[in-house]
Amino acid sequence: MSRYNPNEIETKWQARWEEEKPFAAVDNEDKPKMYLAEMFPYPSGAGLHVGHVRNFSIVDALTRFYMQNELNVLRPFGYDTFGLPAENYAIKTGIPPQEVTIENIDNFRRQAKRLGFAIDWSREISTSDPEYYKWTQWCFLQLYKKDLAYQAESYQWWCPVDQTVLANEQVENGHCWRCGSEVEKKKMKQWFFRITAYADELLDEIDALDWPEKIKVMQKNWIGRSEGAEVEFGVKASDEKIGVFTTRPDTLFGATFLVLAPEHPLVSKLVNDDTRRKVDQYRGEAMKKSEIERQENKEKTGVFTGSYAINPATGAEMPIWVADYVLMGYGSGAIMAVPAHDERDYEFAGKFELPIIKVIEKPENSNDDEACYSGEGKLVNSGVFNGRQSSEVREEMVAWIEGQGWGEKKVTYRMRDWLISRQRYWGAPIPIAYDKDGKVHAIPEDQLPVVLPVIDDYTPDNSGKSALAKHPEWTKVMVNGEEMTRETDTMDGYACSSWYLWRYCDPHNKYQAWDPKKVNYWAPTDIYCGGDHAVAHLLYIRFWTKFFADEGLLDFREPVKKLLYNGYINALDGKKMSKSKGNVIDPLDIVNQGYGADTLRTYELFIGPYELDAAWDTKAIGGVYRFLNRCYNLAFGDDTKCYKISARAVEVMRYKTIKKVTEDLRRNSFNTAVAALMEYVNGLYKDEYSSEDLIVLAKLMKPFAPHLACEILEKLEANDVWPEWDEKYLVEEMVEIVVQVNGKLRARVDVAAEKTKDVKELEAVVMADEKVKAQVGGKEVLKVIVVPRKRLVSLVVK
RNA sequence: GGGCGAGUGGCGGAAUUGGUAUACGCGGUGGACUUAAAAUCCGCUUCCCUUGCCGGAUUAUGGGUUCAAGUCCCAUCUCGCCCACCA
Repeated sequence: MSRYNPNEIETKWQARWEEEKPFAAVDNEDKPKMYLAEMFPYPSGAGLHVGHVRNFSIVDALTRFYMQNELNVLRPFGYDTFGLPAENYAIKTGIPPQEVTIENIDNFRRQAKRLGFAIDWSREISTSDPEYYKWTQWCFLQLYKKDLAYQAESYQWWCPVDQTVLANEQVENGHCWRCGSEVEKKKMKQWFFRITAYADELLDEIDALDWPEKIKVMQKNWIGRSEGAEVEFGVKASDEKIGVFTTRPDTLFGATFLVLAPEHPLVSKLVNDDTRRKVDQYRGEAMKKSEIERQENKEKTGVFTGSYAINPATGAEMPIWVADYVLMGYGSGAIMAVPAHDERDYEFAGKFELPIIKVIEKPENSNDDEACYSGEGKLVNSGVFNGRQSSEVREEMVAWIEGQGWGEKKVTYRMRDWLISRQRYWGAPIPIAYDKDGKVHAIPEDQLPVVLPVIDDYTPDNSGKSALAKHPEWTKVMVNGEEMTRETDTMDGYACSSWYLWRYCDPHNKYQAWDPKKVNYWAPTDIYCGGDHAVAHLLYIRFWTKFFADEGLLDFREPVKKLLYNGYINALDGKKMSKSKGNVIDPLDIVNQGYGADTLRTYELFIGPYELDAAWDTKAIGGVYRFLNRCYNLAFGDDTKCYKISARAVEVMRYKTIKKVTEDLRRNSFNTAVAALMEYVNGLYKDEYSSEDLIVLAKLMKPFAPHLACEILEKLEANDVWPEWDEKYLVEEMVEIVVQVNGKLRARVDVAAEKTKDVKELEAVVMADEKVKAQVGGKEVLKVIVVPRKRLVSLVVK
């Protein structure tokens, strides 16, 4: 008798798949299609980790399931290769990222193949390949042509030691988080994609998406639409006007002062000789703080400018203050303060003794704060609007404000335009050049790609430009017969991943980014699986879809039908796996220890619901190996145990298992599908099974353990077509009926199946049972509830 | 502070529409096989009382609806995630 040797079986089948290419997808075939993809990985030097394997195994199980269901399936694979690790490695070693990337890809590919994933390898792509980023640059130019890619000045945090831009989150107490040196604010001209042009559509279409609720909420929060009005306040003894955004125009009569953000450009015009010094000092301090710091300290601070505005509704004078609780980046950078109905304004008014006027009556049944009530209610002190309900009168008041010429209806968004400039070497160069007057010119499409040159030193300098700027031979370019200078910034890596799902459909097209006919056949992606990028990537890809649909190059407006957001795999102690903690599990180690790829993959699907984080358990993997070993032994062990015909109970179990595994795969419940297969195998060990049972077992386990499944199917000379079940085979001869008396389970009665169909007959059989009689004990039966479908009879006894 | 989600054995988890709570696996434990070990196979394994039966308790806590609640409703506690001075 042979022993289960996973590595022998797996290398045999992997060689065959390499040779026969059974996973190659056929474009435009007249068959229902299914397009599945995982979020493509960044190929790090460390190789695949167990998190990748979980992600890929989910997609693989579904890929094989739909292939066995005879759909036309596309499951491609690629690499998100631009990024900081390869560049930092290049700075340290001088080895070009191009070389390191190729090594890392080779390693990832080798590992993915060793795990036996059903990938169409002919469609492999890499974002740092000039053949790929040529078209990323082309996408940029399409956005540029439609004014959706534009340049703007913006303040960035700059570390003079690391010579790089820092994100707000990377500045602590005015110091660089890495080296501790004091950071500067640097005004830099940056490229942006105008994602806000699609803000409404991006928001409105979220509800209809078959995506996890958590992701949908995050995207909604991120876009952050608020509806309200922009109201202009005249400044006393001046021609200046101050525009403020408010979501509560109904509280206009209660606005008693204005507050401007420290960065607000009008502040310098509002100060006088008495207030200038104090205001300037306050502004200086506020500008030094990072936004994080400004938000951490919630104690209100501020200074009076010396000027007054006029409330147009009441004619009252409103002192104008400067305070850092008002943010320049939102709305107009100025607010009308309504201290009676806004907690922040209330706190500020209390601290600086500013007037508070109540304009909304708190309903009597409300438990909210009396002094500062931010809910809805009847208006008071509001002229003609007195007595009206605040929520109802809001739109009317906006119309009134518009009619008076004081302002207009306005919608604002929390989402900013997408800053895509990076002062880094290892990204797709922005395909732009500047003439001698500094005017912007697009690189003509026939001059793409703008190839990233291999250079000798990748270290950035303090010019705020990438290392490319130090290469005049590269930056010099002829555009339309004129000598120009190239843009030396590269694009955010998220630009490269914003269209790769379409490139997969037409990966080798030399003349187009994609052929719309091919993309419209495969896309939108039916199932997209990943465990990261809840907002950024998944929002950007939606933005580009809408844009290219408007361009007529796609005939759908949402890129992903169903999103599976899988959880992380943590170390045994529940902590994140990391090299520094030394708790990393290398998936290939598990394979090579003798467990094999089938065990690893099945284990990672059995570990728990796919959407939850899970803790790696080195011992539990042995249980999955034992399961596969039992499968092997059924097929390749003692043939005399395999009967011509299955026992009746086994046959019923076979169909039950087909139903359970099919339904579980349809609802992505991989862990329970594996459990059902384990139960089935345990059942086969205990009763008379036939080769039909083994064929069904192999077919059902193929999505999880494809190598062993193929080995078994080959021996039994069977195909892998997904088996079907018929409800009529699920009927057992005897049915156990559960009897509850006064809500407690008191008896189990075996009843012939045909007697359970009729409610009256079932009741009679159950009531005649000795044990039931004993439980009832001659007492009066008040009520009998018979639920044949649930195999249950519930008695209410006096 | 606001929003959302979760809480089930020693552990990971199952229970899909309100209908047998604890499937499946790990761990533990007893046995078979073996000179022995490993591997494999077969039991037992929520807790309490009990040799066993019978019985009782149990899905974070407290209440409620129902013939019936892990599941629905209310309150409380704990944890997780997201947002957060966004006007």
